[in-house]
Amino acid sequence: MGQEVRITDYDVSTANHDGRVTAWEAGLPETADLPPLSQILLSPEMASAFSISPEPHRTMIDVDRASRDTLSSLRGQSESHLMNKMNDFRSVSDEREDEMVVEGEEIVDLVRDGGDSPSRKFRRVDGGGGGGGEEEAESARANKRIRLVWTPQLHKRFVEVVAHLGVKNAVPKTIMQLMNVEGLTRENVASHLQKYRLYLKRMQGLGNDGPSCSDIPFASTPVPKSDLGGSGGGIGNENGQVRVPVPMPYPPQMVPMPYPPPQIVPSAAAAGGGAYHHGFEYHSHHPYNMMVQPKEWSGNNLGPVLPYQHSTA
DNA sequence: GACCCAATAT
DNA sequence: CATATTGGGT
Repeated sequence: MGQEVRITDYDVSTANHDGRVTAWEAGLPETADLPPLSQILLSPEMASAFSISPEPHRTMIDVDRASRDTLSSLRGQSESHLMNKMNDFRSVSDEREDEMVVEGEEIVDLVRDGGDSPSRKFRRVDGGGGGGGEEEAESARANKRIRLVWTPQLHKRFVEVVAHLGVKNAVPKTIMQLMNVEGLTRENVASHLQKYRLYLKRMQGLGNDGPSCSDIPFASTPVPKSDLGGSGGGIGNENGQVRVPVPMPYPPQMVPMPYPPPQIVPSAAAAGGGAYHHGFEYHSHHPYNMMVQPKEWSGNNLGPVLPYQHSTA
């Protein structure tokens, strides 16, 4: 896990009937020498400190299945998506439990990098019982407009990207691209950007500290407790909310970006380092993902997860 | 078509 | 309130 697999020359034909590629096992320690799969290598404290979501326990079955999947995808018309993974720097963050949650019956599952349809970010999840069904026809466009929630993490990425692009380049499209968040649309960014700009403007205009205490930064804002306990693989929680993957390669300084950011606004630019700006205030909470809510989410205050909040007041 | 902005809808 | 959508204009 957590290993980046480079696809090089290997002979798939060396795989035996068991679906195992013996060549890959050469030189590896015997299973007996390895700690049990279920053993936790990372302390909870450490994990939370680095925002690492614990992996569900894996069993040999899982390993086997993964192995099989890998093989079959290698043999199949895969090549293409594997290449994508390689070209994309985001690959490193794999192993994270990225998923996106969406409206009641729609959705999601993103990721799991292991290997399957990278194209369909959204998958239909069937509640239950019904009968039978034809879900392929709709799966194609199973994308219902989703309401994106700008979590602190997402917003942070946003701010970083905006800060790292000059004012000049900070336009929705490029921001969106640099953020590199699956499922994020230009519209999402545009909308957020609009608000962000307003916020910035409103900030500059006012000399300063109007409303007393707008920042309660995140001094002691540990990491939320995402629902790990029981999620054995379940997707959304009872609430019907979903998470979206937020591949976070690194601060947006990875791409062809000649020179550092001309900083747009003092406060915002500072964000890159660690100091925080007021502005888009967010009451830090939330793991590394963004949530989505049902569209007709009208008086539903029951969110186990509250997004962050802006506002100066 | 991408962008901006304001207004409006959800 | 936070977002999405729409419409007018560059």
